[in-house]
Amino acid sequence: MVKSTRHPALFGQTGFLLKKVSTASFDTFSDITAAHGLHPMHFGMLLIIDAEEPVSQLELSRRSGVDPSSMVGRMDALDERGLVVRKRGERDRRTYEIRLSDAGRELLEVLRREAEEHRERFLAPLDAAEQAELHRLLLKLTQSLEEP
Amino acid sequence: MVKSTRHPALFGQTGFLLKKVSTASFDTFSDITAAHGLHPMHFGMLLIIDAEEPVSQLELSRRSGVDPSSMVGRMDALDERGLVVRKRGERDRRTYEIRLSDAGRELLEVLRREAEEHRERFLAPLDAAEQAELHRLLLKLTQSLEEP
DNA sequence: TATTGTTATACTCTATAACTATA
DNA sequence: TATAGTTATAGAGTATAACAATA
Repeated sequence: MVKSTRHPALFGQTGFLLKKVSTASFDTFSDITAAHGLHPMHFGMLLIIDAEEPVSQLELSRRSGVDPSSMVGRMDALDERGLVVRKRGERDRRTYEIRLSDAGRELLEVLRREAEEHRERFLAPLDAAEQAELHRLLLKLTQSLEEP
Repeated sequence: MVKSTRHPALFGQTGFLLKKVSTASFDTFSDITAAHGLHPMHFGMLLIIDAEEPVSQLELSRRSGVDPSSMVGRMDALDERGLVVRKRGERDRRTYEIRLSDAGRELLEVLRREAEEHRERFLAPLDAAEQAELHRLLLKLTQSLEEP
């Protein structure tokens, strides 16, 4: 990929800036998760499982925005690595009850720390107040997207 | 794609918010350019050509971040639609001198207006000061990414 | 019949490498 | 030899549709 680009003609377009900044953040964070053999979305899955366990695969798919058919492979990776425990639902044997394993909980803490370090590094050009304001504005937009 | 997701566990991660907002903005803007039979990046290409014509294909590739091999197809689309004029460079016949055609200039004005409308709609949850601040913060990050 | 999870597959996007024509 | 542009192709990512097991 062409990493360095110069396109001042696009700097007036908020949408282009959004995409450029988002892609750069995603790509550098990918390197971090790849060092653990994982995809950035695995970090999101671990966060959601931690917050809501036990959770079914379909529920996790809905919460993370990952398509159910794609969720299978992602979850398999977590399972094979021993980061989650999959147990068939007792009341409904079609579903899984997914929980973090001890190893999953440990890796999640490592990833949380590395994600925070990545955030600090990536947002370093902004001072603390600006970083907080950026987060607040993005959260406001995200929440308005979530509204029905 | 799963359009609606609920993942409060991810709301603390600036990177996830960035990606979510960026993707939503890109997808909705794609609908606008698709109505003209174009890709969002075509709008970026037209903006850069307008600002810097005549420009070579490789120069445009560097400025827009589109890979040279991918640039071919994108440029072909603009050419077939009669939106640009491609002329072989006089001093170096390997290169093209790419300029906007009159039709290209007209469509660019339409797209500028539609992009501005899209921006206003998308950022509507923020007040004017917040919209300006978001742009400023993203620009600051972008410019720091561009630095060597 | 409907739903959870799975598989197979197709489609998009993009990058890599090999090629041509010019320099 | 090197560079601008082109083509063919391979890889990653993701969605669609059909299926098995269970409800």
